[in-house]
Amino acid sequence: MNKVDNLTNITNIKLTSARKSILELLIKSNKPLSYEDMRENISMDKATFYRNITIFEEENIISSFESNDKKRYFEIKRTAHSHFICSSCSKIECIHQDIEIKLENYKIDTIIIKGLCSDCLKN
Amino acid sequence: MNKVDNLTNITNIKLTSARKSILELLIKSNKPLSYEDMRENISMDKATFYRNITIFEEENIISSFESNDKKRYFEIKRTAHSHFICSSCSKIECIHQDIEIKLENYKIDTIIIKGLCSDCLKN
DNA sequence: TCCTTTATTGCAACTTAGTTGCGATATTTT
DNA sequence: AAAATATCGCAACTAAGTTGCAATAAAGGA
Repeated sequence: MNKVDNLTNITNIKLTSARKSILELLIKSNKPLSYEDMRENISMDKATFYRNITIFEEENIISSFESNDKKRYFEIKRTAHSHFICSSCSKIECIHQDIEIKLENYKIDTIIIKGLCSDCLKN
Repeated sequence: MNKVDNLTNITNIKLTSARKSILELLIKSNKPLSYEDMRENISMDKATFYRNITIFEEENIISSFESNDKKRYFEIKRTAHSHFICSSCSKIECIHQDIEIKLENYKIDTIIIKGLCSDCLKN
């Protein structure tokens, strides 16, 4: 499991306390988080949050995607994996499963699967 | 290729001229369209547009997904297929290729692949 | 046909995730 | 310690999508 401080080694950005608190939350989490998910636990303006998120993405420390609920979800870049988004309850799950897709001359970064999760399928 | 008028047979909604113009555009297109893509060619308020879009989705005539640019894209439900979204130029392409994913107790509706398209990969 | 009921529409005001300008504060450089 | 630079908070803004409401259109019945 990565530690926040180790990130200073692999990047050239300053690790302010604001940035540290964002990264700590993302590292602890086992699923992608939105700004709303994190706002209570990070004491900073949303402008600061999004500006730092932009920097993290430029530095390839995090990745993001848009979900069903029109929000962006962020996560630390670790091992590559896919995401499942439930169209009913909007829950997001990480899918660690190899998916084979051949697309000539395309670079695939991430795969998002949408549908109904097991909970919603029951009802 | 479906014709708009045929849709009266398979659904129980009234086919007003507003609805007709939305469906005609979607049927003609070979890729998903956003409201912005369509606004010039449909003469209706955006409230009317989105209300009809909601009805179409309830009636299972169209499907939609959110793209990189924070907009929703709509398309007529025909044969199932996946979508590729370029994270650089935001271009959307339909991928007609069988993708095998096994998820027990999950219902998979659609798969979105994100990455770099061939055009953006060159630069 | 006229009257009543119901569905659809346009307008304007609103909601909300995310962005931007700018001045204030903190950090680094000299 | 002063000057240059990076980061921050605040407030105002942007834009996709939503909602309330009144106006119009369409459907159904007597």
